[in-house]
Amino acid sequence: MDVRGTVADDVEVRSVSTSYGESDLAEVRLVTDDGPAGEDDRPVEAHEPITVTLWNKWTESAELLEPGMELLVTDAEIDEYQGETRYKTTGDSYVVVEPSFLVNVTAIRNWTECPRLYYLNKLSGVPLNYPVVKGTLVHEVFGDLLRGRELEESIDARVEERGLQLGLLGEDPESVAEDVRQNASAIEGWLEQGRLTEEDRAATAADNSERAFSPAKSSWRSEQLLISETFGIRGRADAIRRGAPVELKTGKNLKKEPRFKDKVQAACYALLLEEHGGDVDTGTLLYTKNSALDRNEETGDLTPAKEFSMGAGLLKYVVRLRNEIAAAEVAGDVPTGYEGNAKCEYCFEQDTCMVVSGRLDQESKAGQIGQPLPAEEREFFERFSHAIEEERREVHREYAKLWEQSPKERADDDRALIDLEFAEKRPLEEGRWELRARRTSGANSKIREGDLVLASDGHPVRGQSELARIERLDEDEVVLTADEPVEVTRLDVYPSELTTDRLLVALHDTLLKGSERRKDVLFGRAEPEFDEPEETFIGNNAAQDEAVRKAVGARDCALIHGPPGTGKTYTIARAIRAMVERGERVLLSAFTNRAVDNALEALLEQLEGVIEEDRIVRVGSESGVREDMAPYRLERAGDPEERLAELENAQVVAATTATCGSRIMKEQSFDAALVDEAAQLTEPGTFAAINLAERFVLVGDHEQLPPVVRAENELTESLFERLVELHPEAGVMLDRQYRMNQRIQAFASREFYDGKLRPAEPEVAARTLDDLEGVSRDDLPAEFRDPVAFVDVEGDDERYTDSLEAARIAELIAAYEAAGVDPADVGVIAPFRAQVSEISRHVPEGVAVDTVDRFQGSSKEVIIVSFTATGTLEGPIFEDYRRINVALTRPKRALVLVGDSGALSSDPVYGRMLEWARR
DNA sequence: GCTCTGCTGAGAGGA
Repeated sequence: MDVRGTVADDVEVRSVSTSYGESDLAEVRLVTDDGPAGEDDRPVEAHEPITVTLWNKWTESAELLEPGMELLVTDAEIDEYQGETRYKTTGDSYVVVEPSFLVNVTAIRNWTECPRLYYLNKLSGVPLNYPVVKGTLVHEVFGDLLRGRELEESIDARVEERGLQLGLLGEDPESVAEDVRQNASAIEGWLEQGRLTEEDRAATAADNSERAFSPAKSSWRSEQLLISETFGIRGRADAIRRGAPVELKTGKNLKKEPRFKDKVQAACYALLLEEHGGDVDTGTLLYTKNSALDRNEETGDLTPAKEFSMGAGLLKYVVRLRNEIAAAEVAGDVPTGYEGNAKCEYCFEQDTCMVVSGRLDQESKAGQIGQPLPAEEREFFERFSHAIEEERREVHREYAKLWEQSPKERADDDRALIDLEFAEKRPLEEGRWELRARRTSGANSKIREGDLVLASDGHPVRGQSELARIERLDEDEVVLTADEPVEVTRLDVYPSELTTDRLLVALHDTLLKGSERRKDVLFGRAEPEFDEPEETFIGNNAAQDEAVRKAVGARDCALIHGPPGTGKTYTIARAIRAMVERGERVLLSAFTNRAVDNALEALLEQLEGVIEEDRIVRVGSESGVREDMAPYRLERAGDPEERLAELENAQVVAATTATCGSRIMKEQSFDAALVDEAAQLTEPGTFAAINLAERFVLVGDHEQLPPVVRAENELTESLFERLVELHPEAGVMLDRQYRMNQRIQAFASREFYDGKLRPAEPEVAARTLDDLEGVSRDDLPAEFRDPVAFVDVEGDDERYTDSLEAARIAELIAAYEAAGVDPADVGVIAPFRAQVSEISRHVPEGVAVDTVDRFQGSSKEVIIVSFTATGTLEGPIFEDYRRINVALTRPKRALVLVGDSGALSSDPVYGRMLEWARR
């Protein structure tokens, strides 16, 4: 039986004498959900701790335990000891520390070599280099071969796909193809001569009508993503042959035995396969740099392939390694290198290791070089790296939900589409598959076109599942592409650690590689300096002009505070134009693709006739970049020299901050980086962009919504907000707004901007619905003729919806329509998604209904706000006043607040809002 | 106890 629970007390390891001799044991007290299960399954009071004895080698994992950690013991046995029911490990047991923390196979592989290597890899990433790119190419070709693709065609296509990367590395496609061909022919030879058994051949022959190696009919399967909920491991196996893992290596190995870390890697996949019903005792490692000439004298093997047996001991060892990683991550420990028996003198990362240890004053087996960073910088690093790791934990919890939540819970959480009916699979030319499934309900989810998802035949972890890309998603059908033909009936959001990985690297780069001057400014040790440009950039708006002057004249940084409707996008575009005219190379960035494209759109207008269009480049994925910006998008595939030239020739590059952390962007440098919507970015997120430039300009509004983070910590404050406080003299506030009628603007200005926000022009101050064609306010009920109105609705006492408010809003929209307002000019904002869908059911098509968060950045002629609160205003959503600021500053000409006046007046800020609306 | 976007991604190898 499996025993699972939370560690209750400190754990001690001791030795006892048994009939087998001296043995180690650790007694672990665990709090389980359901208490001890007796032999007769009698119900026992919950939360009563039970005792599990971990024997022998498992005491190594026991040493890692701390109270509060989760522990799983598989195949435990009941152990009656002095009248108490206890549990103990058996010969078949595995002990898993924090099983919900999914450790990557590569992480385990690195950790075996040296725990510090694992840490450094995470901290500073792997820069673009040829051996790695070549290794990746060889793997891709291997996968293609297994899927039946022709060798030369595969090589050409795969090399072509990496055009930009190869360009950055200065490689030419022919010599790369030749390199890859050498390794690939070793694979091909092995597949054909040696190891394609009769069994494989039979399966393949029976499969003549389709392609060779189709996994449904043959014993091969390529690149399978595997997740183990028991062992807390995930990874992607290069190939599986008759149920056993095959790992491909691009390097050479003439020794008889595979390298230990490679064995460990294969053993990880064996564990993963075991959980999926396999029983694996051998693994194969393919060292593709070995040629047939290197035939092993002893074994007579064709040396590319080395088979080895995997005993239970190796598998358990791998689980113990994995436990070390999980425990270190949960405790927030930094590895020193002493944990393993690594030999620093052979290590490629020795220098990096010593520098990092020296700069961050970390204990390290390799030793330290250089001066430690100032204490405040080390403290900053620790706080933020900790916060990023907390964020990573949250991503891991998302993984755990794949098996902890029922399909229905997943669907209700918008994390899965569970109602699919498999329709069709179609082989694609490049060996992949196109899969189609019908949607049987209109359920919504956060899954969108272009996303990478887990496509499964029922369960994303326990069933057949495959990483697939959504090619098309409409109301009644979904089209996917995947490596294998899964009969898909369910799609799950695939949680990605990519953003957290990049945040950590950006933090590292800023502190360990950033210039001293930059850090002096970031830490308040120096004041930002400015040159005074002579010209006037914007004649009719003093604050905007000042903002451009600061941006252009900044030697370090400038901060532009842009409240709603103040033309910050225009200001950025104008500033970039001035920089471009001075011959500077500029990076334009923001957190979201939408914000990048909006800013780029305004910029294109400014740059018309200033530089050629091909000197403006948008870097990003095909699905991320808005359609009308696609012509500017940098294609990754193609001729290396051409792709490189396109990027290097670009004087303006636009990309999200996440993309700024990509290997391609990290090779680029700029004179200035302009970051829009900077108040919605975490500090390390902002670093990813500004690390690439000499100076930076942040544009945003910290009175609107803060960064979206999963864990509550320092990541919720933006660098923008911190610098505005630290260096007020580097900032300019745009104080003239071009959006709202004066009456609408009054409350937000007073409450959030010290009364400094004013209409830019009399026309703006006086705008009303009467200005719109065919609209007359006289046709509206009297109480809605004022630009701001309040409708008191008592509410239906539901928590996240309010049908009474929704019904009232439908009536209001009808009234506005009757007065001539186009539904497309009306927006409805509600705090909860549930209320958004409730309202959507009541209102006519064309009316935009959405949450506050999603409305940020846009505006409408008429905005109706549904507060969805009865009695009290409790709940975190209302606590952040920045949310009402966003909601109230979306309309241009009319604003209607709908809510329970009793609830609203229970909070001082909402109370003042009520007074203003009712005046 | 609610709001939310990024990202091909996991693993590529060097002695």
